Amino acid sequence: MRDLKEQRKVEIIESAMQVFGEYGFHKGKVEEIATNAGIGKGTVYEYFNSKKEIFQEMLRYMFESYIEGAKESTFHQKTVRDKFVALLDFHWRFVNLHSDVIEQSFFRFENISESIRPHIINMHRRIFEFVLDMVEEGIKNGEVNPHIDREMASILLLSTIGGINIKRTISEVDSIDSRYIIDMVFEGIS
Amino acid sequence: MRDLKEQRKVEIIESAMQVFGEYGFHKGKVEEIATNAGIGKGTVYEYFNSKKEIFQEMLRYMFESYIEGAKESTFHQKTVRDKFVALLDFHWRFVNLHSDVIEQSFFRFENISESIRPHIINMHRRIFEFVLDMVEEGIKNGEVNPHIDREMASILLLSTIGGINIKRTISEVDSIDSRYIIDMVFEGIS
Amino acid sequence: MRDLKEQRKVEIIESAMQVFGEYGFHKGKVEEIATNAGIGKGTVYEYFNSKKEIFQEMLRYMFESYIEGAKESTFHQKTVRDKFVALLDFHWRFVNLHSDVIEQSFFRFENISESIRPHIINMHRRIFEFVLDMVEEGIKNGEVNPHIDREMASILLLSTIGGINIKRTISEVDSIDSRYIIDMVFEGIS
Amino acid sequence: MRDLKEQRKVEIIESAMQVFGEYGFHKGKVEEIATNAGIGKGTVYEYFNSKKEIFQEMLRYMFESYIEGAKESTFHQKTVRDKFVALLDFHWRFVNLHSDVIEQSFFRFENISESIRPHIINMHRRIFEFVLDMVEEGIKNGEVNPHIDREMASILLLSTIGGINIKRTISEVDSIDSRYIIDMVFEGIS
DNA sequence: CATGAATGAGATTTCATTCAT
DNA sequence: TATGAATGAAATCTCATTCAT
Repeated sequence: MRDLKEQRKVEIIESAMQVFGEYGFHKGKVEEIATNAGIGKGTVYEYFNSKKEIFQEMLRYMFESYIEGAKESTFHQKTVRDKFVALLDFHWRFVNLHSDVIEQSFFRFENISESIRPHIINMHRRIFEFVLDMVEEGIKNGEVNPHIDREMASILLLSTIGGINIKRTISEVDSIDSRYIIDMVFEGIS
Repeated sequence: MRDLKEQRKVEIIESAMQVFGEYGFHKGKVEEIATNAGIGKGTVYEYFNSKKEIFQEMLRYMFESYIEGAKESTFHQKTVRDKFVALLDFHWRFVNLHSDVIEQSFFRFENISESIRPHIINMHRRIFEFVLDMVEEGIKNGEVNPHIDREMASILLLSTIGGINIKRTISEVDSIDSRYIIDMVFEGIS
Repeated sequence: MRDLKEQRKVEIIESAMQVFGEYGFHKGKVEEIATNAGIGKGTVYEYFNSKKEIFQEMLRYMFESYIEGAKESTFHQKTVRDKFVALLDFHWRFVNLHSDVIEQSFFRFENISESIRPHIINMHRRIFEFVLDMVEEGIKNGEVNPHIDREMASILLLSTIGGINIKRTISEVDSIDSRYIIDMVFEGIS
Repeated sequence: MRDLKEQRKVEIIESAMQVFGEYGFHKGKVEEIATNAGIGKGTVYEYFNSKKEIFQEMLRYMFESYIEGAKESTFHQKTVRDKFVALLDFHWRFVNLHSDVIEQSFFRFENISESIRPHIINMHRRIFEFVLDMVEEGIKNGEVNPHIDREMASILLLSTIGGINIKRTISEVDSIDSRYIIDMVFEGIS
């Protein structure tokens, strides 16, 4: 029973990903989310209290699967540098898979409502900490310069991840050379 | 007369920056833009044909002033590295000044309407080319490794700029050490 | 269900007949149509896509019932002359019943929208053909002069129908002598 | 001075005929009437108190020229039958010349406002009386059957005039055989 | 006299949410 | 539990009219 409810919620969230992905939060209609999930409009409200809540939970759902995927993709790599390359590759795949929703909402703070912001910030922070951990591992490893400001370095690496979006925007490409980018960050461009 | 009309348009745009900044495109009301500009609702429509058009022109206005400010801030710097530091500083100041609007719309592609996207992409491209030019200058200078992929390097630098937002999100700070960041990019973190 | 929806549409159309009848298309408000039908404003839009569509369907509805009534009223008459008298009588009754809407829109081409015109023209044509058929029957019958131009005669008879409106305008009367008019048309006024 | 004012009013009215002709009363904009007349929007209000008044005066203006033209066209004809033929011809020309405005407003009672109705009715009545006079002349002449109800006959003849519009609607023609129609009315169709 | 910038009442339409079935 | 018909607040945009210049 509990599981049935949970299962149904996931179905709605996955439908919401498509709808919000295509139209964004404001233009994505609850009715379409329902139809798209194969249920009636009213039924959606048996599982969520409002459109905003659907959106919020959808975001949480995606973040969880992002964090999970990120951890998984880096887990098997030996060096920290390899881990970052793997992270970038994963990010690239994730972004391509969910490009629409992401473009609409995942990595930004649309003022959909003040109440959603803290959640997003919190999740961003978790990703940041994940990167920070890797940097610290690199310092212990000797892969990363120990004199460097760990937070600053993490931000630089996170930026790199964001840079992928720039790449996608500026030139329509279908793959990235993650290793090249990470190498630049490690060796410097000078 | 031409000037008066132009002046009034700017007033409305500046009011729009505040309103869209606070509420975003969808929740920002035309009536409030008007009131906020000290004029009547109908008057706004004497200068712009639609809410979308106000938004579009506001974006253009901001981008122009961004590009202009970016050029100005880098102009007097001797080395390319200094230019980038200056650019980061400028970006930081700009973002702080207009943080609201930017968060709402400046650096992202809300699906406000398909028709606005190309404009934004185009402006992003202009910024990219501005950075690319600096990278090339750095290569000629000897400041940047000539064997490096110029486009990749530019993206990395642009990413860095974007990274400032991460910094702002993760920890509430009121200044950044631009030089430190740029040094990291140039020297590498390893 | 299908029937319920259909029934509700008819209710709205009948409400629209009253509202458009009283105020015409432009001044007739959707909200009033709704209130007048005992439903909410939004509900109307569950059944029709726009005010224009309500109007269009209302016209179609009236035309159909007009044509139907016209056929019915003439059906039992033996001679063509009697048929025309019956048609005039029916027309008079119909016009009195729906005088407001008719005056507003039924027999004219207000430039409500170019898209409605062809519909109206088409329906006028159907009425014309109905009259034309009767004229031809009269020719076969010997009631109508076989040397006469059938189309012209039909137009003259149709005109007569329109003439009823003149009668209503010029002098406030509550009945017409259809037979007298038709006799005039058949025998001539000289 | 008086004349100048009068002259200017006529200019505005003629501009209004074009604008209302193209768009109808509700969609015809005062600003366009002004521009079309080569003057400023505000200036229109120096000559007319409201849009409605412009429309009203435009109607009066057209009716006057209609009545005048009708009288003129029939004046030189000897027989009453010829007079009617001439009247029909004139009507056809007038309608073709001003078809747009007429279709929009001249021969109907759009409920633009209750206050305009009586004017239109009154003008219709004048036309009716003009026809009635001709019928009486015909009776004196011996051209029209003296036993006939004069009012009824007038209405029939007026109807005929209206019938021209039917002709225009049903088949796109660019001339009418007025004599044929009038002959039908005089001789009967049986 | 002439103007046109400014105004705001008012109308259409959308869509999240409710609730009777 | 599931539904979808009904709702009405709320937002955009139009345009006749005013009035300071």
